[in-house]
Amino acid sequence: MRVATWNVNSVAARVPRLLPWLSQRRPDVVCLQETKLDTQAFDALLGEDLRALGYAWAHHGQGQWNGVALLSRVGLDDVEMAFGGTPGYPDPAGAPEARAVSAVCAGVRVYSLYVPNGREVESDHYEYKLTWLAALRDAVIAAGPSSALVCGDINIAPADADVFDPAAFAGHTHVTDAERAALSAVVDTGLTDVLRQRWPDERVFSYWDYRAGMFHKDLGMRIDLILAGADLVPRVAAAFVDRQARKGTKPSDHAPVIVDLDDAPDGDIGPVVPPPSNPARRSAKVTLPQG
DNA sequence: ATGTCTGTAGTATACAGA
Repeated sequence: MRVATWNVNSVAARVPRLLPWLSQRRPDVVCLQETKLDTQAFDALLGEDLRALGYAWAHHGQGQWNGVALLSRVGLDDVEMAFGGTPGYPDPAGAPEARAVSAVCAGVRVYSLYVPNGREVESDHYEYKLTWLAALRDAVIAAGPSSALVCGDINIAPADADVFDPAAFAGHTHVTDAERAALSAVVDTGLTDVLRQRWPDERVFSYWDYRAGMFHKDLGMRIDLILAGADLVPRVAAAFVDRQARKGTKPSDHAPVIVDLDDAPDGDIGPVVPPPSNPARRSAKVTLPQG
């Protein structure tokens, strides 16, 4: 099962990149962020193409800003928009913004998340970001982390290695101790940052600012994550950032993150048994030609 | 270089958000 997460920075603007990418990469489950469409507009724009590609989908839309979607062609059950306790903004007690959708796909509880940006340290929006992450942690615990796949634009670089120049980010959002602690609280429910596990010492970014040739110079950040529960980690067969999608004409400023999971060991195929040894072969002696 | 993209409003260009 191939799972991808991609902040498309407007699905309407990204259709010419999104549809070919779906056909080429053929992900089974796709988490999209910043769709910037309401529900009806998303269905009108993409419904026919998504059906043709075999996807069911759930879109938590909002129109102008935000918006998250989950596409799946391996089942889409028990869809949840937002999660219990999601704070609103600017009123924490108000309606949640469209920043979370989740569903069960092939036995995996998949979350497509767009964590609040935070804007400026100590701002109302920054406090909102921290509160939002605390609510996410509680929701992940309640749903059960072991078979969860928490995906999306997390808007936090987990470590200094996840930004091109830690000094350049000093005092800014995305790297503060409080944000990293809030993310750790989510991870510490029992999740693994799959990309960092696969590439422990590599330069791996998922976002590059549009300005100043940042992508060309590979001056980016790793803020788009796939966090896997303990049951899923042993199934990870591949994990990478699809940098090709950041190249070319009219890209998003984020690249997709892709993880391939081996099939669940559900017993349908039976246990893997080593082939019987072949005594004849094992005892065969090599006879060199004489002379 | 506060350097580029999105969206909106609304018709040319400015503003906000990222």
